[in-house]
Amino acid sequence: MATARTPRRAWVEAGLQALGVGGPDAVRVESLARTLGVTKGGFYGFFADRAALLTEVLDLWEQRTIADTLEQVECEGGDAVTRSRRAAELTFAPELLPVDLAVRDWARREPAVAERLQRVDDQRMEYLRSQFRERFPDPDELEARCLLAFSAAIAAGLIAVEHPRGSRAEVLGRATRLLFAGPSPERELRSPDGGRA
Amino acid sequence: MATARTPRRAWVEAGLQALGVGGPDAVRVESLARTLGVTKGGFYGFFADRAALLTEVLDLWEQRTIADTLEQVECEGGDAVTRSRRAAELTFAPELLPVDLAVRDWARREPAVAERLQRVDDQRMEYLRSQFRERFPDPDELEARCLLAFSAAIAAGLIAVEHPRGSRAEVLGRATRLLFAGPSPERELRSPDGGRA
DNA sequence: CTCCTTTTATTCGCGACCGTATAGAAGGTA
DNA sequence: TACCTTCTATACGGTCGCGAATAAAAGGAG
Repeated sequence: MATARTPRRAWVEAGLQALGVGGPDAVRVESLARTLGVTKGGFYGFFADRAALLTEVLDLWEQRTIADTLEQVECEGGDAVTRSRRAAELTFAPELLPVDLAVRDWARREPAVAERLQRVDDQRMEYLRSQFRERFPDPDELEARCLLAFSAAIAAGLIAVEHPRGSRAEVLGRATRLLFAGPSPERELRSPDGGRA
Repeated sequence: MATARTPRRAWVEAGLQALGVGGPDAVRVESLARTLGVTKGGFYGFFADRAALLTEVLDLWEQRTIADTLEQVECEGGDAVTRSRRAAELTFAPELLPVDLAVRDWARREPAVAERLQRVDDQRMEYLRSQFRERFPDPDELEARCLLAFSAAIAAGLIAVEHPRGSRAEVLGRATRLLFAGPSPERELRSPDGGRA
């Protein structure tokens, strides 16, 4: 049996990459083949068609963004704040954030994608709620604060504004303190990536 | 001189519409022609190429989302809170919000679009700051609150979560009260150390 | 009505991409 | 070595969109 020179996994990985860079329209079979240094010959041995690849790309994203992240976080341990902070770091890592945004835009036109995104977002929000339920016992207030935090994490990569004082990371730090300030001072929800000017 | 049956403006309007529905990739000359009920014959009399159309579509969006909105708001008058509310209503109206999100996604890959977006966002944020500068004199706190509000407005259309209690609108209402607690501030959002410097 | 400009329909060549088919090369296994 | 499975290159027909060229049609100006 000959070893897989360009295994199924390689196509899915490349697809995920392309999705983050250029959105679903950039996930082209021939384009991925060029990236992988081969022609599309072998692709149709693994996948029925391009749609099947996109489905598996979303599968990989869903697994990586939820299961892998939570497993990693639980494995590392720490208190509630540390864990939620680490979870945010992982799910919005520079390599995964573009994919997240692409999926989010994609979900606006594809109901099947929207359904997946809702599954993912529901789990993320529930994790966030669970972290701050003790600190904010009123469920309405908890929900509002968590939604604001989630919104800020997502919109951070989408908003392009100059801040009169300090960097984006500093403003986000103050915003997080505003949202989750409690008896014990805490750190930022989202790691300063410094990606935006 | 014959009257324009499918005037230049019609192409740009249709392009803006298509941009909101399907992103920049959906702004196709032949597709717009079908929408307008004509063939693409006349298009190249108005525009050098598809890129020229996209530029003008962005021009229209920029003008409509900033100049037209602010003019309308100032015309209607009202106090600061009323005006900022109205401004948000107008800029994120159901017809303009999809365009906004599409532009935001587009800006991630096209530097020229990113530059425009920054111009627009800067003006929106500055308007928001101006509305709440009196209420929150500390510029750092003001910036954090405005960024959170802006993020929530944008991310609202991108986040797909089930809220355990109440609708999205209700949660957003509570979030807004949390951020800009006004006349009925029984649970005002506090800075970590009260007044803070 | 006749001229003249604008808009329109039609057609063409070009390139990108999809999905299929087929033959050949690579690399283990007997 | 011969064999066989897996991957690969190549070619094909099909669709879609761009951008250019051409000629017909529409409607105001003289």
